[in-house]
Amino acid sequence: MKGLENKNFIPNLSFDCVIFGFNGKLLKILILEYQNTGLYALPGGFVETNQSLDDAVKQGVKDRTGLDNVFLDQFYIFGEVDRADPAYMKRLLVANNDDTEENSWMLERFLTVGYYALINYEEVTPEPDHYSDSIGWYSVDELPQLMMDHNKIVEKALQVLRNNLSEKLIGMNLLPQKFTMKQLQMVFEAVLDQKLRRTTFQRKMLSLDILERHEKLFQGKAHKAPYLYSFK
Amino acid sequence: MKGLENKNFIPNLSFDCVIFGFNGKLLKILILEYQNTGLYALPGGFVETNQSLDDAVKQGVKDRTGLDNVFLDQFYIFGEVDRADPAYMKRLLVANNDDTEENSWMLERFLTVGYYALINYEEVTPEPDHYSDSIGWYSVDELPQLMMDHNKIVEKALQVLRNNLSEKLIGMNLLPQKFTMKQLQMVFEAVLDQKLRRTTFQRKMLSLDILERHEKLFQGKAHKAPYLYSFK
DNA sequence: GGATTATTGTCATAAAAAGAGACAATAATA
DNA sequence: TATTATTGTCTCTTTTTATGACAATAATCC
Repeated sequence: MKGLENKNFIPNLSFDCVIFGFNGKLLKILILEYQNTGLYALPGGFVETNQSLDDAVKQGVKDRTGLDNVFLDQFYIFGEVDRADPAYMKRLLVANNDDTEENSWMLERFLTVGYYALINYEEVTPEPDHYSDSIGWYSVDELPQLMMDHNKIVEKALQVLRNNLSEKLIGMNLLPQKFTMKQLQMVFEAVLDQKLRRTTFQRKMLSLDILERHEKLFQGKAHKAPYLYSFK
Repeated sequence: MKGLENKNFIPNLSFDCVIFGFNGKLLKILILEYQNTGLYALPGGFVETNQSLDDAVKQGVKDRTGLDNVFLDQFYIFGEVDRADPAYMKRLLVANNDDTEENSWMLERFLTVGYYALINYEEVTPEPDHYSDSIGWYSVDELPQLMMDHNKIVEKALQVLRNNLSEKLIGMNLLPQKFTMKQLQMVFEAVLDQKLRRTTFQRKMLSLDILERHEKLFQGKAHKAPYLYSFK
């Protein structure tokens, strides 16, 4: 595969990245579609022998999606023996005319490290790399069938996101710099997949002392204008 | 090294296990001392090519400590390029007269998956394997200097334990089947490294509806006898 | 055996947080 | 200027947590 030549990779180890974005209403995930295969997958890659895992993921995400400087965190390593059927990789190689001896290492068993990313939906335009037909946002509850165990990986990422994430992290990374209280609430509702009470939520957020209040936002709608906030 | 011959391992990948126990007062960790080296380390090992990661760790923990059937959970993969100086491994091989060509794969870079275990201090007697002089419990705040980045690994395990662990998990695995409310509180205080209020703690635990009350425990001391509890 | 002692289980009250609704302020529209 | 829906804040209620009090009690000490 183009881009993979002349590189030494740690064998049997890959990473896959669940990139979350928020479109204002729904929690979304970035999915790649591979050329001539109809296969959908999470953006992932391999680790060079002289590269730290975190750096490999950062670089890989940039190469495959065009996104730079995203917040990344690992959440699990998937180590089942048969978690990823090599037949999938075979199809990818064949579709790219890369089904050569020198690429046969890709057909072995792989353990994969799961990372998730939180990005601001509005500020970026993902660009597919040359292996992929397209890259697109999919709602977490309307994902296509993904190859290998990628659906499972997404499930686990969601679990972690719901359990372990602080208020600040979610908001900081999924929203623009300045946002309204309503937007903040909607991010939480999308992540937690449950409705929250407006007044309670607002009181809670303000009491946490992590927000800074700015000018009002005039939306051109027939209502009272909300304040804009940012994280301190 | 004995036990490692004739096995195919996933290259460049290891695991290390932080095994927590509770002696009634302090949170402890199991540490191995390698023969003729003075090196202290976490019990760890490698993953066979046809073995799931979880199984490898389960088996490895059993082989190296004699402990079977322990609660295990992965918490992080450490992927820095220079996290583990191969000089340590060299010393271990030399000390065991295993410094051969066929073992040279152990001198490469390794990424390591961190697992933690919670075990009942009283019910087990760890036994060191043949590479190790001894295996012993060390208080988390009185650890010796460990080889490679193992002190860091312990730190991270503690963080995770403090943040992500449910009431039930801590108690179930670090205490005997039946225990008093006081014991339960002391486990929590040891893990969280902070004092808790007795009445609040008791009310909270009882309200969670995860405890079953049994007969009283007569300790032969001049006080009211506490009830014994177990997890439902 | 009766007084003593320290610990345990539970209750009482106070303080803090969350739930649920009311309402006035207000930006644009008609 | 009246209308409309949203926002920020306030009130009252309910629930949860904090803090202290207290009686019950198992063993010890005279």
